Amino acid sequence: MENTRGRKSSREKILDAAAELVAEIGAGRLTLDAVAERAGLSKGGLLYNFPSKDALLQAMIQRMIDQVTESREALRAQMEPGPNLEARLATKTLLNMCCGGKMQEVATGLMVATAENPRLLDPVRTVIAETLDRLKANSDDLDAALLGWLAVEGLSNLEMHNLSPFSDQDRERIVQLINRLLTKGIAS
Amino acid sequence: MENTRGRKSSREKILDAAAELVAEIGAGRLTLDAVAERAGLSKGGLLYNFPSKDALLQAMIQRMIDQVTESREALRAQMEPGPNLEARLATKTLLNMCCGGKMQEVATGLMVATAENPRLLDPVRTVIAETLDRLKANSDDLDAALLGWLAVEGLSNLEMHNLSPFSDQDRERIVQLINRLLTKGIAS
DNA sequence: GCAACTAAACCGTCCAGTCGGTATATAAAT
DNA sequence: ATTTATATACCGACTGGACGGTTTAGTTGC
Repeated sequence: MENTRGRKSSREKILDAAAELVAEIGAGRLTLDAVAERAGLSKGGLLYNFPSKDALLQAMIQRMIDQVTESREALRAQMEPGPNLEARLATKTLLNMCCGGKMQEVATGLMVATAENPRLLDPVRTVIAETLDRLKANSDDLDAALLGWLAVEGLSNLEMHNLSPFSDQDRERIVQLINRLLTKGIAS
Repeated sequence: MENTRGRKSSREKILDAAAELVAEIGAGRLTLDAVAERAGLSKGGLLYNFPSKDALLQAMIQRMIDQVTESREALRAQMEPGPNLEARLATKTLLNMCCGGKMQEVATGLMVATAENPRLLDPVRTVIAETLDRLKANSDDLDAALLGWLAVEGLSNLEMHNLSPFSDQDRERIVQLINRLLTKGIAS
């Protein structure tokens, strides 16, 4: 059991290191040596935990997905009731990630996967499809829900590639806009 | 001048080849040898046209920007007057790119740049900032314009990474939604 | 005669993955 | 109690191939 605990801790350290490095040096420059050094172990140790680079990237993606899911379910409890709850929850989750400090892990996995092996995005595709299903099943105003969701996707994509032209003020305004859209809908 | 014509044609072939390859094998796997072979010339010929890989990537980005700009200005003439013209134009331009066949060139440049040298995204940053400025300056209903623009950004990002869960039908609906948003605004 | 290449060898570097070895712990055998 | 065995977790030198870029010598078409 101590083994398991030890292994887990190393795995986490490695995933943290990888995410940090992607943010710092770019997705295409991620090397196993760099990850190992940052994580405080040798390359051999790294490859002991993840038998290939691909396995490491896969784990990065999976952790990202898990974090988003966890975060969503944690937020679900705190949501005040009202229309388009699922959509409001989805936007809040993404906003929490991308405007809080956690954006790193959300973005970096995607970027590495896109760079090295687009197939790694398959699980992400599934999650997104599930999100759409949930929205379709649970929205009072699907039009507003779709637009709101897409807008948050757009915003977080801009942020994660550092392409966002928005000031904190702009962003705050946009968040309020989306909430207004989700609660009041599009003018008929 | 014939030189220029010849060079231009080769340059175009090379840029096309690079864009195709990125779409096929992933942004991080783009090699000069592969581009040269696909473009139908030698590596020497490729490096004669673009003295370094970085120069090639830069040109990919620039061509992408030029295509978006051209497309926008071409569409501008055909727009029917009405509120939020600039925002409707922006969305129509992006939709034309991402739902038509031209999405490839729009996306691939971004992906390679993100993978290999994030600095190459600088000009893209500028374009996006300019777009926001144009929206702010020319929108009757800035709220709707911002939301619509972000939604199209979100949609096109999903499409360009092949993450989109939308059917053609869904997409059609979303486009109409955005247009309704831009013409009628958010319910107060 | 020059621009725009071709063809192919070559160099230096980077990097994923391999492999033999080590340290520690726990268990089994004597 | 001591040796032996086994498994876990890790080290780090090394290999082999890929890749960006250079060079050189020759070719083609205007």
